[in-house]
Amino acid sequence: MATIRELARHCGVSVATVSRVFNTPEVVSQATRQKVEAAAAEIGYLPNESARTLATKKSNMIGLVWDTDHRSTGWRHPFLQEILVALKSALSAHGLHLLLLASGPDGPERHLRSVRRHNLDGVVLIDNGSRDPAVLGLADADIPCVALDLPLTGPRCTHVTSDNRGGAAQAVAYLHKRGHRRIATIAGPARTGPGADRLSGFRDALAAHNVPLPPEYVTHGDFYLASGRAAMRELLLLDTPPTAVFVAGDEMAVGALQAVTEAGLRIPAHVSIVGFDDIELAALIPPGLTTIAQDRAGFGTAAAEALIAMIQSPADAPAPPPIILPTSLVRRGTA
Amino acid sequence: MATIRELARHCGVSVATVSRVFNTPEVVSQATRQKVEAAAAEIGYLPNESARTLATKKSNMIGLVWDTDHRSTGWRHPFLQEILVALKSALSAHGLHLLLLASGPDGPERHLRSVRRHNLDGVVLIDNGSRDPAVLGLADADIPCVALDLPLTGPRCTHVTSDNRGGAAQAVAYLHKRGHRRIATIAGPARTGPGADRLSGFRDALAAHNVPLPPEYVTHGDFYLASGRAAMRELLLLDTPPTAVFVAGDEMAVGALQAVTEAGLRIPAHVSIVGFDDIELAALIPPGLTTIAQDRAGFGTAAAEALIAMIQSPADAPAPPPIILPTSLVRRGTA
DNA sequence: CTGAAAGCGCTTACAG
DNA sequence: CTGAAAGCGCTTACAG
Repeated sequence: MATIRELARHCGVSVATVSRVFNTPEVVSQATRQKVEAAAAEIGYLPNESARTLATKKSNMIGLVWDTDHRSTGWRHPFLQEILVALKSALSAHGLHLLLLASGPDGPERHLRSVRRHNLDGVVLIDNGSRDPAVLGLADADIPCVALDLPLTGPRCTHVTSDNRGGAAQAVAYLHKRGHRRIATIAGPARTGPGADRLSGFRDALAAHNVPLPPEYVTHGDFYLASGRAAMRELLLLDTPPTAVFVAGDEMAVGALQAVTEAGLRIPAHVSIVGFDDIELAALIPPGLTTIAQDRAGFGTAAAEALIAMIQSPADAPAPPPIILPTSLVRRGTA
Repeated sequence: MATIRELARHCGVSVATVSRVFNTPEVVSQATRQKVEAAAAEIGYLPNESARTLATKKSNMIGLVWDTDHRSTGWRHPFLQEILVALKSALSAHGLHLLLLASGPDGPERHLRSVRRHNLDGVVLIDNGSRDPAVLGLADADIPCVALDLPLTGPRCTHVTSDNRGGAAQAVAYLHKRGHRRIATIAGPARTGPGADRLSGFRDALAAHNVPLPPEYVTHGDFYLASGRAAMRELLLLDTPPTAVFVAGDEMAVGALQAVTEAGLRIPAHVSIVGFDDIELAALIPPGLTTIAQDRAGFGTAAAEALIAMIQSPADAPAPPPIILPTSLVRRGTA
């Protein structure tokens, strides 16, 4: 591995000059710039990032905090892969790499420690549905940070999420228009932003349409399939079962669908279902799940943009406002 | 951020001693070790990773080469998320982080350059189905490298893949036992390891069972749903259509299933289907897809182990042999 | 068991 | 526009 010193000697300039052609090429004369660039290509010089980071305190790396243990935390993000893809390409455009933080020893400082040790330029948090103090602590720190589906804000922290309330309202409006007046819901965990917001959006929309909501029409699941199935079973057992159900997540909606079928009922003849997320399965499972689609790639690109904006702003500039992505209703067979 | 110098002064020892308590605690006396550790905790000292990497040439980071642009390359790995999870936790146990390599300027040296610049300790390659020279070049380099579902080997390079031939044989054996003698296949792209191996395993197993394989019983898809549907349509149009089809990927199998239904035929009454992968959808799509399951988490843990073994071995030690993960047949409704 | 010193490969005021 | 020099925060022979 050639070093900057060797390259400098190779073309008879100082290391400072070589450094400049890579960092501030505009300040060096065209002639020497070309000379250095040619020599660099010839001997295969590559700047050492550790040395650069040490000198500049900027690593060009963004930390990704994503708790992999979704079995214990009870929620796996439905679009992780797509978010990763979008995030990665948006960050690439600015020369930023993504570092998956290995969970070291526990403690509320856990993630912040990684940030400091690696001089990370920023971090993105993906909600895992738990109230992890190590995650919450990042929001108060001085490092640019954007949370996904977690309503965090802080001096240099913002978040991006779908318009969960609006999406729920879209579902209600649609069902109402189709004539439904007995509309129940299977909500997500109240401790998650999406869970809470979809439920309150649902409530408000019903009220706006003057549709009453009996307490027993509000059931809860954990975003996983089995919980949707169980909740739907309960709903079907009511004295006055609903004619339509807004399910706050597609996986639960598929479970709900199974419960309906198992009860010998038909969809949408006996009960209509509208889900949320538009996961891949939604289009494939018969008769096709009508659902509220989220802007999956939008999560990644919006997060990257917010992050980059903060990184390029002075440390005392206010954080960008939360980004709320629009949702859209996708009509299929269940409603 | 406290530095090692401040910490040293704080407890009246040299920086060398402080360094030792963090790197080779066994060589420092118990008394000074405790003194240093206490002081470190008190002032919140964290070693700077860039400085360590600069000094040691080891970054404790593993690069992940994963081409996100699967639209252009024609294959997205069915288990990426699970592989990531398993990889991340296995690496965490050894204090290794995972760096998603941002694709910089093109060229066959692309990835190798990132490896050098960041002093990566190793890299894992996830096949994207393309014959990218930048990927292939890594195998010949001197850096520990393990490829997933890509039959790469090299001085310090090995790979992990499922027993694709064996899995195909399991499918054939099962169908044969159920009485099928007209067995067709929808193969994956021949340029991918899994595509090629599942097809040759299928061929060999049929031969071993003395079941003839008419050329028109071999169709090809690209692992995506639509191609499976198209291929199945062709098969159903044959003069002597197969009674069973081995589909080399579950997504294609779902497409095949749709084609059968659209043709007004029933599964498995008219045609049986066995897929490969056991994706989540397999269990959910009626009547349940019978398929060959892969050891998803095994990919990640095996890759991590192989990598760590190489990292801990001298550079001239031979690379570990390829790791072939066993598959298993999951019976559901389609066969 | 511990310290002084050189070195890892860069960047960046400061002069010129 | 360019160079000499200090500094970024560690590690690791080498002495003692």
